[in-house]
Amino acid sequence: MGIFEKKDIRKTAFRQKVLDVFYQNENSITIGQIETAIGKHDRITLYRTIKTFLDAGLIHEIVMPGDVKKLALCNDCEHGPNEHAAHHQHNHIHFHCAQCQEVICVDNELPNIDLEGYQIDSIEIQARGVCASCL
Amino acid sequence: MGIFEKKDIRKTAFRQKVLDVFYQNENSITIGQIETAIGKHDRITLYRTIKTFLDAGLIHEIVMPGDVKKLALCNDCEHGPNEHAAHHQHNHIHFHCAQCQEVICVDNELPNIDLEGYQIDSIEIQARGVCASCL
DNA sequence: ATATTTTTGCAACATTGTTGCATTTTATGG
DNA sequence: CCATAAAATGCAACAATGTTGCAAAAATAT
Repeated sequence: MGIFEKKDIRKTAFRQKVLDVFYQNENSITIGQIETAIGKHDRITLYRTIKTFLDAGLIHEIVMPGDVKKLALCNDCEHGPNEHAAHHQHNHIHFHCAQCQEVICVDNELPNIDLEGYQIDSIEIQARGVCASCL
Repeated sequence: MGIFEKKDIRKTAFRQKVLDVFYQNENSITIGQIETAIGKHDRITLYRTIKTFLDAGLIHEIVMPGDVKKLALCNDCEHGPNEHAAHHQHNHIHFHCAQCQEVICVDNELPNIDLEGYQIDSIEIQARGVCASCL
């Protein structure tokens, strides 16, 4: 059973191409990287494809401090099929390496955070530093 | 001694107006809110003013999941004058209230996070839920 | 194979942000 | 206070990123 069937997304040549770019990159990628990789395809279609993937929970969006925006495959994310990407729960920390500039999803137990008087539904953590490969 | 002198930023009518918008809003605001508040001023100047404020450490930028981008005054941030906004250290958590949609800087001790093999220089935490006022 | 639904591509547009340059404003120093 | 230097402003033009409506094409279902 392929990823398309599992997530109820139609399998098209274009979408397979986009998905391949994700598989070919270990860490998260930018929309620009996808555009370069798939060649002279229509930008609109790509944006819609990404939205479809996001809605299906196939990928997730990472917004790092400094307006670094990336996309990454969801491997271990807890999500239902209709959950909006913005409220998507991750069991990992998004790590931005200052050296190789990669944004990496590091599997890690999220710390328990309690804010007096606040009801916390989800938490996102972004870290910056030097990644394991660059150290 | 005013905030301009302290941060070595020139005091102009325009900048005072922009700063007032920050003071008039308890929590973080969007560039759009500032544009509306200050009236028909030049957008370019506003962008440059914001950049100046960011560089001076007067305000900081908050990027929340779902492309919510906000600006907030820095009250308790640890930063030097030349430190870039992206690497700005906060002692608070950015909290997005799902009800009032405000993005609030909640003063809180940041949890100690240790990632095996990674060198962590800074951490940003975003939480989502219901804020104290809305509960 | 045909009908239905979804995806794609095009054109046009909207938003957000940037750069260069001339002008104005603010601060500085006699 | 006036001249000068430095910085901020406003304009025009541009660039990047993302969206909408609609017709054509492709994929799925009958």
